[in-house]
Amino acid sequence: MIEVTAIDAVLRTLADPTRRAIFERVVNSDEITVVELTRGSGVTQGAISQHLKSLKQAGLVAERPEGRNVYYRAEPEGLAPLADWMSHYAVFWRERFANLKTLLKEIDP
Amino acid sequence: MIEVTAIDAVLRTLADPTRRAIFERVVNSDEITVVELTRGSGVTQGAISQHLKSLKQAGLVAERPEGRNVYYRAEPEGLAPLADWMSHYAVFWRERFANLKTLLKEIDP
DNA sequence: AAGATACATTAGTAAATGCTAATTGATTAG
DNA sequence: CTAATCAATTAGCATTTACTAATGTATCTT
Repeated sequence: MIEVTAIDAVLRTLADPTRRAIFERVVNSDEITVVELTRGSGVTQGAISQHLKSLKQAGLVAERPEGRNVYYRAEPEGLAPLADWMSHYAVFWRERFANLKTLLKEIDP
Repeated sequence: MIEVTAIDAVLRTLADPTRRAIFERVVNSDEITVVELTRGSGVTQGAISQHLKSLKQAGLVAERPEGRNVYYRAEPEGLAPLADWMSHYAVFWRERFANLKTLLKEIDP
């Protein structure tokens, strides 16, 4: 049995461009179904479902079945491992300090 | 010819655990050679060189040849695409606001 | 000069990955 | 009830990936 850490799962999941695009569409929607995600994605419905499974396992999305539709939404905590990992490189953020400051002001003025 | 964006290169490069471990060792060193990185890595020297090539192409490390040694160091700007990408998900950071605040205080007290 | 050391590169391979096409299970519509 | 729709799953595939072993190319040592 191979141990897979959270940061590992998140990075591996976001590394694929198609899957990342799906995640971004989910983020930009309040909720979105598989058919909607399939439309204009360039891949088949089956592929979309496979990617959603990966995203779900990585904790990046959650689902809400309703009738024959399944609504997907982004899961905020999913990005936490990535945020934590990046925080170890605080020194790298120094140069982007202004951006961060602006960001924080937007969040909590 | 396939267009590969910066965020794509960074995520793909960091997704592999072995390569990420190498990057972390480079970050935690001021400068480090290939033999040192090979030692205790569990893979051959050739594999290390291959991973370093990927990291270099992603802009995550830089090299300084000196004699027959090549010293590698972390490249701060390399993580910028990832930071920028994450900043689009500002709302996700809300819950981690305290951590961020602490981080910023450390950077600029 | 000859051997040793550091690193990069190459060819070959086993495994993982992302995809399609087809099938299945479930719910809704006519 | 039957047909259609939504989504998940499966098998098969072509491609990519990470690795080793071997070789190549400098540079240093003696």
